[in-house]
Amino acid sequence: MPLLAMSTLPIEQHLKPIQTALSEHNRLILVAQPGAGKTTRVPLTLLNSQWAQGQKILLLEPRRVAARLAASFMAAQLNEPIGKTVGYRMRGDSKVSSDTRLEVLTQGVLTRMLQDDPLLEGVAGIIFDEFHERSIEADLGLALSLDIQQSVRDDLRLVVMSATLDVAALTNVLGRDTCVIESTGREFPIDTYHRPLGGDETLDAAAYRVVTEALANVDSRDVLVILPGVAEITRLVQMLENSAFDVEVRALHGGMSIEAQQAALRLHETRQRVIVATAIAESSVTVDGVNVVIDAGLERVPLFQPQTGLTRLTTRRVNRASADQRRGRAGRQQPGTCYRLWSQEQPMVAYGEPEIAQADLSRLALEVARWGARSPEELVWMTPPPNGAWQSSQALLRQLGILDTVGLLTPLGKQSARWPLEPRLAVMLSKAASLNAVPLACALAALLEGRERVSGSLRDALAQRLGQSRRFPQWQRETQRLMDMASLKLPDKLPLEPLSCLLAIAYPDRVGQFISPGRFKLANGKTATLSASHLLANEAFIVAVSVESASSEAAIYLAEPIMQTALIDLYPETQQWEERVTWSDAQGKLLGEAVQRHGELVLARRPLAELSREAVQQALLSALKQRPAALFNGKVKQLRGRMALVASLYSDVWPDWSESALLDSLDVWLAPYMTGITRFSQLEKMPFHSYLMATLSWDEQSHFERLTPPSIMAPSGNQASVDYEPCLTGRPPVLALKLQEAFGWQDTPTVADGHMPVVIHLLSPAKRPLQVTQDLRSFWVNGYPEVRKEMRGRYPKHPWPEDPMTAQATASTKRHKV
DNA sequence: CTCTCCCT
Repeated sequence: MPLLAMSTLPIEQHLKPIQTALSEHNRLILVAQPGAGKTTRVPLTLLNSQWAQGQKILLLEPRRVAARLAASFMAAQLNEPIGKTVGYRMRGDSKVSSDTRLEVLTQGVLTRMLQDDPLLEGVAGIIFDEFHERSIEADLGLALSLDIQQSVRDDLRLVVMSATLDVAALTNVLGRDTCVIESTGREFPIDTYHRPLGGDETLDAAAYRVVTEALANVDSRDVLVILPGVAEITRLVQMLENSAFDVEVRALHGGMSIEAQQAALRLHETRQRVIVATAIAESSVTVDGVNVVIDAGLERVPLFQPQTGLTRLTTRRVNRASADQRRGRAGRQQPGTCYRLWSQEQPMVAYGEPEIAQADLSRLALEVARWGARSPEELVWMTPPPNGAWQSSQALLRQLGILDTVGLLTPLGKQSARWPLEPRLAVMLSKAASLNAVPLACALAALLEGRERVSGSLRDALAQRLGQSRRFPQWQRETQRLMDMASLKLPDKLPLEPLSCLLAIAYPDRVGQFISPGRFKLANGKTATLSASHLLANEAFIVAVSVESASSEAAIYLAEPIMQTALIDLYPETQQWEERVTWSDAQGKLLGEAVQRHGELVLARRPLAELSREAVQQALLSALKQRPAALFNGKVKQLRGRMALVASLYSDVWPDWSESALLDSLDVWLAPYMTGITRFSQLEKMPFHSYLMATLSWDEQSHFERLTPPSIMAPSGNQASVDYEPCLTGRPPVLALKLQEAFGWQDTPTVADGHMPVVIHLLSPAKRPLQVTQDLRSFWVNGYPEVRKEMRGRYPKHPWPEDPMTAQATASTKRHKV
């Protein structure tokens, strides 16, 4: 990288304002484009501030390479070796001394420093560089830093630096009076051309077409092609190598070893390079010599699915900030060209979703609990963790034994938090000691956490590494680091035996039980498949380690077989034989069995000869809850309607007889009558309404009967029953009777001590409804003459008197009277 | 049959 003279850096003019701002405020947002010099100039300037005297400043970088580079550049500025005034600190590597006042950290180190010393003593300020990348770790670091600044360290300076940033959103979090300083960038001009895919053109073909166009341009130096994934990269590399172009074709993606990546980045002495890369080239590595970028405009990202706890890869369009960042790669050293494989009209969102909005949050949930917060609301977030993913992560942590029911860390959780691993693997290491398998657990964690792709058998992959560790330097370094933390040395020979047990500790929710060849039911209830020819396709139990959620069923990429007995030993809760009595519709009776359960899986079962009274009762009650229609029969509906009416008129002491309340209290009001009941057919014939009445005292019962009489005597002398079911929906009760029976009633009859007139359904002799009224007097006067005229002809044998209010009521025809 | 990055 050509070093620009200090005075020419665009950031230079802002240094004084930055210093002034931070002498008065404790929060600052600095927006500066790449090449502005902010990463190296700002920290060194702040080091001389009054407020920083005798204290440290921390500079956060998203990547190790960036952290080392920034530290060495600044140390060189001071003519000092790294580790004197300027040092760095990252996983497994640090160069700091007692003289160090500026520490360049990778983000995870800050989290750990904060957790270990929540006062952050001796630190005057924290600078978050490249904050626009919005990693979970950076978001968490900022949330925790804001928390201590607000509670105990109002002297702590926080600076958020970024190339492109949603300033409005960040200002919302940091507060209105946060200083915002913007600096322009320093970039060579870049010509942008849009080259969308043709009608039925594939991405491969379009990429090849545009590479051809770029290579034909005499101004082109090395060409960087950015594609969404390894598959696309492999295909394009193949096409270019088979072509007539005299170019050096190189693939570049994160699945490659560091050594292979460095080889791909090396300039070629004579040949023009075409580097075909994933989004790794967007920000993680700098590709020198490039002045042409061809951007497919796509990215492949993992989306966490809270319902299944699995992550799914999806390909989608990049946002404008990413696209501009990619284009910028063409203009770092000279004027350049960018070809975009989409049309200029295609809409783009300004910013991408931050990682916290779409990733697995289990490590975040662990850190928040370790901080002592029981919910994310106790902290301030730029983007709060989404509720679904949060709940799902908390459920996993509880299942792993890390989190207690209140939401704080258990002793196992505290122990596990110290391992720099995802929670599953951290718990595995914490528990490995009891299996006498810490070295194996370290080797396994290094393998699973690492970025080397393991395919085929996990056991073979591990055996291979243990046998020839020198061939796998990254894995070996990681394993050794974990072993150092455990104060152990990796032995020469290591038995692989408790391998599947270790996996079952880390992935309890992904234990799978055989359904049919290649298909397994997972403990989380989801069905997952192995390819049918897979070696493990016929195992009774497996632990699925790597699972990708697909649209229908999940796909298992990596699994190990496990013995059923091992599962029962591992999960203490399964050792309880759980009595389970279920109602079988097919057999028409209760079936009893004792089961050993793990999640949704039944590991073992045996039939129960005798069913306990309690179990039978519970089974019947739960069967009743499944079929509530059997409970809420006509009589119960009437009773509930009467109670609904009474409760609406007299709010005082009447009980809640809603369906949900009654179902929830079956144990109280129904169970006492169930002695000797063993079948559903007996249960559904029980007089539920009597039991409900019996829950009322004698006084209440007689009051209730008086307020809501089941029937009212009509003038004819007949008892007409009152239908209280409408009261369940807030309507008045209904009294249905033949019109002739109502003769002599001057006014509408009432219930509830005269407070509630009933709705009268007056019926024809054929019991067809003639009139519905709640005002009988008005009907006799206004409606009846018309009805009489019409009905007299049709029912001549029935009486149709002219004055119904005084006429003799009757239930029968004229003949009897005559 | 799969993105990327990071951790006393």
